[in-house]
Amino acid sequence: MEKHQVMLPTSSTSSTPFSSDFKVDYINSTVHVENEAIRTQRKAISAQNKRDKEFIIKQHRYVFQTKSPVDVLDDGYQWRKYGKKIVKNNKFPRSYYRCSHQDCNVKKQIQRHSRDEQIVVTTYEGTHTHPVDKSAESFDQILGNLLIGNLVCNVPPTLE
DNA sequence: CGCTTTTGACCAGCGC
DNA sequence: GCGCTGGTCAAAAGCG
Repeated sequence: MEKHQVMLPTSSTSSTPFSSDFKVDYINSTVHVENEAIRTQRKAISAQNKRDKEFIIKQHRYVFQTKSPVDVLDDGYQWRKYGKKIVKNNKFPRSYYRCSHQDCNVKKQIQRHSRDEQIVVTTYEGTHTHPVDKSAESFDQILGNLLIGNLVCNVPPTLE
């Protein structure tokens, strides 16, 4: 199957597709790890802790809008699908993926645009704790071919 | 045999 | 409290 590759930033690589200013923010931000303990203690989290947690999650959410015939862009990492959901106001299902690497809790959501089915909205959440699994094409090349809008940081995807 | 995908069920958050 | 919605779980099936 044809795949498109996208180079993504990791905590262990020096190159990122982002501007230098953004790169600094990215590396300095706190790694968010959501584990089972956090899930089970959700009810007990105070309002302040909840706000802090939401802030941390926002710091690690990156949204790409790409124009591609394929849903899953090959970013060099290995992903395992763990869910699929029909979401409101969108005729295409949203797919949920987790990084297959041990102890890496990076997640991504993939959904096609409701109005333009050529557009794929990919949302990354978290920071990879390991190097990229395999070499990927240069991000600039991918951007030239695929990216139709700006890289959106900390903003939820617009799907209407 | 081990890993991934599929898919219905379950759970939590939110608005009314 | 109830219903809706989004996100996750987990068992079964599929695949190399």
